[in-house]
Amino acid sequence: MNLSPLAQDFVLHFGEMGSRWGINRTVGQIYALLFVSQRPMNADEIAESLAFSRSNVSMGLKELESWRLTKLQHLPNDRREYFSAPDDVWAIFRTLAEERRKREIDPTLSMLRGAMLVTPGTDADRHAQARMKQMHDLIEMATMWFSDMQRLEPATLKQLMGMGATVTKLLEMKDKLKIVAGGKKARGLK
Amino acid sequence: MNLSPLAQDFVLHFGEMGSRWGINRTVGQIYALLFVSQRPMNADEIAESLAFSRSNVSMGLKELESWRLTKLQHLPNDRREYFSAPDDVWAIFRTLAEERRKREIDPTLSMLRGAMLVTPGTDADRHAQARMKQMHDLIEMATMWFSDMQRLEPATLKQLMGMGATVTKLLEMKDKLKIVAGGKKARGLK
DNA sequence: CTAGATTTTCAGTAATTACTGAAAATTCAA
DNA sequence: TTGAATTTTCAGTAATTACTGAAAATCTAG
Repeated sequence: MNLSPLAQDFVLHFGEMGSRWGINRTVGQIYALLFVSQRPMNADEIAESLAFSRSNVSMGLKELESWRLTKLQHLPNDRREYFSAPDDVWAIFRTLAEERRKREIDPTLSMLRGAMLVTPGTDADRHAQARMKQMHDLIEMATMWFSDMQRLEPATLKQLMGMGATVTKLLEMKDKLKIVAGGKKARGLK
Repeated sequence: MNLSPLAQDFVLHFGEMGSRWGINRTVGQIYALLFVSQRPMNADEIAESLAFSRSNVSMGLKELESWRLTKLQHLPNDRREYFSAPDDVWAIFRTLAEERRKREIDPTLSMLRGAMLVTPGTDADRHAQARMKQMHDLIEMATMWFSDMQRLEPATLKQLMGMGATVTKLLEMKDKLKIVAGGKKARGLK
């Protein structure tokens, strides 16, 4: 590795993290390298920097492309392909979330929906089905809400996140306004 | 496997999912089984149901305990340990998130903070450091916000999530109120 | 076209991770 | 205490996943 200690720490750390998240170490390291790199890199440069074989880098880049996490470009008078990570970290995060949803959440939801359609033959199955429904509802709610959030303007999203728990103040405010606006009808409701 | 087709699908699916998330297949299956089970199970029953060796189940349960995902209890006149998954799916999700934070997010943030303290020697390092800062800020914001959300009452959280993107309506409302309340000072601001 | 440059594929091997059975350790009723 | 019941550990092995080099495929300037 001909990397500075700074870059090297980062790359190694993300290799480890990757492997804890079901992404292999090599792929994690390649992406970390692209992420901190000032300029796009070609496969040979990556292989050289990380001391991987050329073919390993090729497979890693293919994997990253399948996650839509890399940008591919060509430099003038150079036939080789150059790879980079998007500039916007939020965009990277969003892509990752979308892709994981497509690969893992959606199939899980569809399995669970399938299970809802079975007529349970036993008490145990009735219970199992009820549990699966709980899980289904949680996952569905979380992902719907997540995709709602993603559709917001980045600025709005940041504002919202910056508020943290104080959003509840807004909720309370809203409820008060409703009660006031509701007049007679609203009175008497607990 | 002496499981009903319903339970079996679920168990196998979560085995696969587990392995995509860095949790081994066995552990995923054990947890799925406990999750749908009507009653707590002892290690032998689990081993029998999933056709794993007793020792494999022991290791899997140990792993799940380290994630704080199981409840352990004893039945009257039975020395064996009985395991179950918590009833509340939200609680399970929360525990999982907390534990992942502790194991993966916190160490990552601390690595990134360390990197911020290095005085960059080269232009490349200056750039790398700037990138790491972007990543640090994103992760920090997301996790702080996430832990804020977790501190809310479950009911409030559900209300908030149920609103989805319409929370922005609240934000707009808030801004309008501010402008009105702000009077002269507020006027003229874009 | 063609030949050099570049990328991809893939069979073989290396490395890692998962799993087992047997033995050790622990627990607890008597 | 003791010993039967139960759980845990761990060395050995099996299964899976990762990585490589060589060869095939693809691409493009001339």
